[in-house]
Amino acid sequence: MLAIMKEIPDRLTIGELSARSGMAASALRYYEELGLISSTRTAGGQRRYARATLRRVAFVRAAQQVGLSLDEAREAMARLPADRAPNAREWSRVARRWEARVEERIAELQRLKERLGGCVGCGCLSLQKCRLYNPGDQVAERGPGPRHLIEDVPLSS
Amino acid sequence: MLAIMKEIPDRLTIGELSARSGMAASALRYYEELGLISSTRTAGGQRRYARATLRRVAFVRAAQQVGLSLDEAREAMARLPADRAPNAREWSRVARRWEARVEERIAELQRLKERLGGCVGCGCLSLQKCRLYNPGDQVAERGPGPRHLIEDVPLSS
DNA sequence: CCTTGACCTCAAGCACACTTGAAGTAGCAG
DNA sequence: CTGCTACTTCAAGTGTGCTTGAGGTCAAGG
Repeated sequence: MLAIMKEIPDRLTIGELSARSGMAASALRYYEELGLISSTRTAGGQRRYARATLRRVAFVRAAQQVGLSLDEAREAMARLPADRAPNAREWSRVARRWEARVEERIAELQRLKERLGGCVGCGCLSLQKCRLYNPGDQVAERGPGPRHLIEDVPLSS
Repeated sequence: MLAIMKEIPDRLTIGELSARSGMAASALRYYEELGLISSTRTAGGQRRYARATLRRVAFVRAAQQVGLSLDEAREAMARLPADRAPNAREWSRVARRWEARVEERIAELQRLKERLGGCVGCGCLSLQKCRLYNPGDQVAERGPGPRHLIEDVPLSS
């Protein structure tokens, strides 16, 4: 189990990287074109990726989940070594920026969740009167309904 | 303050809706084309929106944040009345589906956050040995670094 | 009434993130 | 050495979510 693992080769073909990362080969070529990942070439011109590339691809996927563009992901990764795993110092520099972003996004969603569930959750079914979600009572609309759950964010800045 | 509020008219022009929703007028026309919102027309053919449309636009924005496409947003809103605020029953039906989605997304991000902060946060700087993030010790790569923070999700399904 | 700014339609364009297709080459198993 | 699959490049196409521009009309203040 230790000796004969001809899987996990040192340099991955694009097909192997694709299989292991879950990204289409075309997407990986695209990423390389954008400078998100890099490869060496064989004598015949085929790409070979360092295994660390797997981590970079995963990083990109994660970045996209947080709402970063590929360009922003590239910027973030510029601080990480391309060909080896990052050390603690390198990693924490990058991770800290990320955490802020992730937390921001989590907070955003939690606010949304509150607005969604609030009135229904608070059990007040005569929704017009709910001070919690009708602050200042400045709702001028007829008809029942949890007006302030989703509505009219001023955006006055 | 109650009498002379000629703001908050009953039917909004596209410009007013744009200003109050923060969406460009072109985007609102696009939404209307897709059936996300609707309008009546003046004799001259200009759009006039019910104020409830403001809520629908906000709903769309929120939906996008959660990762829904405009098409999915339209589907979700199909269960809400187009021209008035939803009542509690109508609202809770829709909100419940949403909450699941939002929570799912929050959970996703929190998992990501843990993977990001984990090793750095746990204070273990000789990262090779960290059992927490190096489970089973099956890492075959040279060099230091928090390998399992971001790497090689098998995706074997 | 007249001007002016907000509105109208329709077609085209754009940015992002890829995918697809054509035509050809590399590399490995037998 | 053959044959087959995985690879190569380059150009063009796709889907989503809009924006822009041309050419024209509406509606409200002066």
